[in-house]
Amino acid sequence: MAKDRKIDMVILGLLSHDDLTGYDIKKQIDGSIRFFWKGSFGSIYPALAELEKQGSVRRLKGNDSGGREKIIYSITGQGKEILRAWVRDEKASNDLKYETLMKLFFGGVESKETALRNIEVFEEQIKADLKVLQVYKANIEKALDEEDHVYFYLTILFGIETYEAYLKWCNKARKVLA
Amino acid sequence: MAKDRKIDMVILGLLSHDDLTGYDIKKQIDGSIRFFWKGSFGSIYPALAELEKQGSVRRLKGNDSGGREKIIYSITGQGKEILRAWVRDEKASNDLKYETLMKLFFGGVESKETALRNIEVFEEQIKADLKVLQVYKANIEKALDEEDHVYFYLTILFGIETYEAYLKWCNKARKVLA
DNA sequence: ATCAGCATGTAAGGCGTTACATGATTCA
DNA sequence: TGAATCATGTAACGCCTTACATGCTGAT
Repeated sequence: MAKDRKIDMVILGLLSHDDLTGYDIKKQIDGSIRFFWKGSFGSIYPALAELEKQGSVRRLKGNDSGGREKIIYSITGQGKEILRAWVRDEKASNDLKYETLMKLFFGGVESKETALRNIEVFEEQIKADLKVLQVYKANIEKALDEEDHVYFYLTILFGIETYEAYLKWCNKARKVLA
Repeated sequence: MAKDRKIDMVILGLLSHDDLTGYDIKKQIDGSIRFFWKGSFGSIYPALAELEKQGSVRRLKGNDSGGREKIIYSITGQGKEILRAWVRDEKASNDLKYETLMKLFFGGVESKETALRNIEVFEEQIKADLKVLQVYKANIEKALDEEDHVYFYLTILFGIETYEAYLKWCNKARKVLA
């Protein structure tokens, strides 16, 4: 019930590094953030508006180069404090919604072939994502000296570690089903 | 927009094995299902009511042994068909919401000690869950001959594989931060 | 006697998605 | 000229959580 919108923290976190537009924020979420959080325009713009009302972010004069309106947001001191307080708070909910696993868990109602196909679809997606993560990793390792990059690096490592575990599991699963 | 309530599939899936009450369903979700899906009473009871209206589940006479009302639900032929169609459908959304990772990703705004503490909290939770999974695994290996148990077994293996990867990552992360 | 667990359900309200509406710029 | 991308925002609607309301049974 208490306001607990995590998208606010994603936005504040991104703005703690750079001034950004809502559109920029969306792009970053679809990039490296997407491995542990998601967000649509329909959640980003309203959140941005409310954060501004609260005084956690402020508008910089937009409309420099061509294009349309374009509103560049910047984090305020209050916004930084809210972000820090959230990072310090040990409570964290790690919610997984694995529809693939669920389909497998209840796979008994269908055929073995269907189960194998579901594993295959999952595996293809993971392989594609793993490639992306490995590119991120190679790029970041060239700039690891910069303080903030360490944290980004750790999340990449997390993704790689878990995705490799998924692939190992896909192989095991195939053997068990055979 | 189109009705897409996955909790319906959890319920139908569980009922495809046994007749259950809403309370029983909740217990099972909090048990082995919780590693890939969650659900509260506030979502289970209304879903059950709607599934009944649609003809996917039906009420068995309740109130056998003492206790209160107690409504036992059973899956219908139509419910089984809906469940099978969903299992066959290759589309699956695997949505992760890792607040721990997000806190780490934006950890640069706080101290290294805070980041390490967040990793520690995560690790403790994973270790506890891993123990539970290993108990499940030992139990299921005694009854692997039964057809449906194979699918359950695979989800347990998935949990163990990924949780071990998380623990490996925790150790790596500590080294990187040191 | 009291507390935990069994058991069902509703109400309020937050969160988020999808689809829609609008319009400019850049590049082939 | 037309498509893709940049860019912001709203409206409808669905889904879910939390808190509340109610009441029985069995164990300590």
